[in-house]
Amino acid sequence: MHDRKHWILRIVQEQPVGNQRKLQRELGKHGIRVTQSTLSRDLKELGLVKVAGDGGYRYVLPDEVRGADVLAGKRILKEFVTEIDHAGHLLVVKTEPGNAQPVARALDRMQWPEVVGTVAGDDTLIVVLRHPSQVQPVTEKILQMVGRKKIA
Amino acid sequence: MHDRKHWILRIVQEQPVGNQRKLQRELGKHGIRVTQSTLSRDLKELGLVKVAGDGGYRYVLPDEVRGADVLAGKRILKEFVTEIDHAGHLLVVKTEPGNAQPVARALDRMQWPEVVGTVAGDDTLIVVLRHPSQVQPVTEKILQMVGRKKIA
DNA sequence: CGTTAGAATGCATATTCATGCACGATCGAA
DNA sequence: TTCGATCGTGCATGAATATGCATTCTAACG
Repeated sequence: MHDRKHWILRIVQEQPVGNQRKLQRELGKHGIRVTQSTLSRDLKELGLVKVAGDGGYRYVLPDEVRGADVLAGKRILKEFVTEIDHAGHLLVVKTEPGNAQPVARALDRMQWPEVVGTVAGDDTLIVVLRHPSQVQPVTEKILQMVGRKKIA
Repeated sequence: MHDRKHWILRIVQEQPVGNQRKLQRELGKHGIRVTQSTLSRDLKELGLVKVAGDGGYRYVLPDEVRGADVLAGKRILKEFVTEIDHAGHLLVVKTEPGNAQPVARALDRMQWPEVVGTVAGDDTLIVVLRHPSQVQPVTEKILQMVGRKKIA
């Protein structure tokens, strides 16, 4: 039984597993036969969670959860960003009231190299860039994701 | 609709929500009526995941750890700071998710002369220094307190 | 051995979740 | 304004997941 959990962790890390049935099949390839019921309990015990990403879902370890969905991030930007401005090497992004936080998280998750970090208030967030010269490209990149509605 | 997502994030952080039906009811208390279908989609977009804990399940932000205890300043830094970077005369300090606020307070209390002020978001805070030249020494000072764990 | 308490698992099913489809609202372009 | 494209949503329903209960396995003990 320890074996099984061991395999579960391994399989889940090696390939995207979107549901328990698939996990069940994969385990089968290793000669391990179990029912979905047991897997449900195993996953619960292992603390694995199903996260959205790439359109579909996938089970991951809590640690991996971070980078798991750039796509959802894009949607969030599209959803909440209303305006972009800048000053020096800072980008000032305005959002729908109360949503600066999610947008900041979304940007963080993208892990862009030019971005040093973000700080979010209620409807405004500041994106700190490494150099003023990156203001244009990054703004561009964000606008792209937002859908080029030319905002600001 | 933006309102709804805003509330979802808030509700989910304030109390344990184990399933979408409950979330639906909670939203109802705020005058927001939606179907489970929509919530399923919202949760997907917001990147919330259902994790096991306390016997039951609960929706959480992927990186929720939130443990804002009252620790001594130095201890707080040691506890929550994960990374330090800079740009211009700004220091960008990354912390464990949700703990930028306490860290910022801790730094404020230290009343360092080089520090003009701080602004904290969720997991990032910006420390405004008087001069770019103070970036090195201050970073150094913080690293010292944090325990010199390589960090960024 | 036989007995037994507890853990692990399956089975059947209730519960919860995701999504194809359709329709009304919204936004832009002509 | 009118048309077309897109978006947001509910509805209905199939897919996926969780769980109560019964059964089987395991290990410890007399």
